[in-house]
Amino acid sequence: MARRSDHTREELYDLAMEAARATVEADGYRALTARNVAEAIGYSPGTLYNLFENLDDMIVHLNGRTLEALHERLSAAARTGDPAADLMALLDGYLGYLGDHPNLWSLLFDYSLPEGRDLPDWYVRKVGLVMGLVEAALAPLFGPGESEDRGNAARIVWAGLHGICSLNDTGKLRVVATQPVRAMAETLVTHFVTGLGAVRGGRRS
Amino acid sequence: MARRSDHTREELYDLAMEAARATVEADGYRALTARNVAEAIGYSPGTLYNLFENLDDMIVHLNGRTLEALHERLSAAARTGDPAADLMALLDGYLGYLGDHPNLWSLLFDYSLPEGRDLPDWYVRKVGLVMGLVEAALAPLFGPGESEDRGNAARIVWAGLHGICSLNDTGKLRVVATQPVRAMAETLVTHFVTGLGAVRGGRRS
DNA sequence: ACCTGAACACCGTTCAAGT
DNA sequence: ACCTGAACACCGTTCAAGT
Repeated sequence: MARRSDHTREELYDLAMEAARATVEADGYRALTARNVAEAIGYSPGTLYNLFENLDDMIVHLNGRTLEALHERLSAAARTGDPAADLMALLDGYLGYLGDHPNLWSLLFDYSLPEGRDLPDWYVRKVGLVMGLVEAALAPLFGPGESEDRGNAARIVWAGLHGICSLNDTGKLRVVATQPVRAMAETLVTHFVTGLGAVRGGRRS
Repeated sequence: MARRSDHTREELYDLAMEAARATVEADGYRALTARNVAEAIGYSPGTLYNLFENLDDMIVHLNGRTLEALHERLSAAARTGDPAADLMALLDGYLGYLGDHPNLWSLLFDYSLPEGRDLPDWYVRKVGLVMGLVEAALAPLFGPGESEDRGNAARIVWAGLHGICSLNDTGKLRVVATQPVRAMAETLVTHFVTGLGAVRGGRRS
């Protein structure tokens, strides 16, 4: 019944996040309950409610960590200066992460906040870091004063690639026989870069 | 207590589907519970379990109906014979449906079956119907013996467009300022069609 | 100040019992 | 054959009571 100084608030937060991650990874997002996490860290469910606003908030924090892990993995992708090749390197990182952590990936992208709630600013900033890597891959195609165009192009191709992976993963793309997801992604990337080059070549001339 | 011959099995199925649809539409997918649906149709929760295997199965059936409604809406899109224009018409239908039925759309795409379970064949076939509309829009770019290439291209562009709408809707694309979703989609479509034309023009010559 | 544990209002699912 | 309603094993969340 009482105060326990076993752990600081920060330690407790880390314990909870790590327990949540392990639970999702092992048993899927349906197993992510306040009671499961509380038991795993040896505290009562109520304790989680002075670390997180509620379970949705806990999930957003966990997804924030997943986003960081994804960013770290994508940061390791090789950069050659060729936009299409660099995009494919990012895609391979993305697919690698998805293959290694399917349940975390599923929670990251399939989970959506209830109706009115928006993602917090710190979360949007983490998304921006990932998007920055895509922008860097596209950079050779844009001039120094065209950061807005570059940003939009990055969002479009990132969302497109994500759509292919997402629909494929949930089986919503598998109509009769299908190309492997990597081949579809490669087609999207090459055509997008070609189209981008055509428009931008014309604009420059 | 007893058998009630108030409704046939088919009527009961329709009642349940309609109640489920109305619940999701009004209060979001989190309100879709067996007890809510049962109460809405005036039966006990147990009755739902001889119509559906479980709640996941009920959701898949509801999503099947949503897919049909989406297909109907997209079928009404104008066809001009210009691939990019026809793709944009399909996109406008898609965005229109999303705007009118955000909660059904969210259940259709954000919901994923638990780990091992696959979508049933009849559901995959409904996905195929929608994909057929995308294939038809792309048809002018392909010869009669190239249905496999056409099918792959359709899946890629459909998934790409979906990715843009999906990430945009859940706020996972909104980094600082962003183009409206329709403009991003248009860029994807035009670049994809340009790239497709470049490759295929080369192949034909 | 922090944590507990019981409580409240819910869940999905099953199944003996009834007609 | 179908439907009920109670039961089981869970949920998220709150909060008085304890240290």
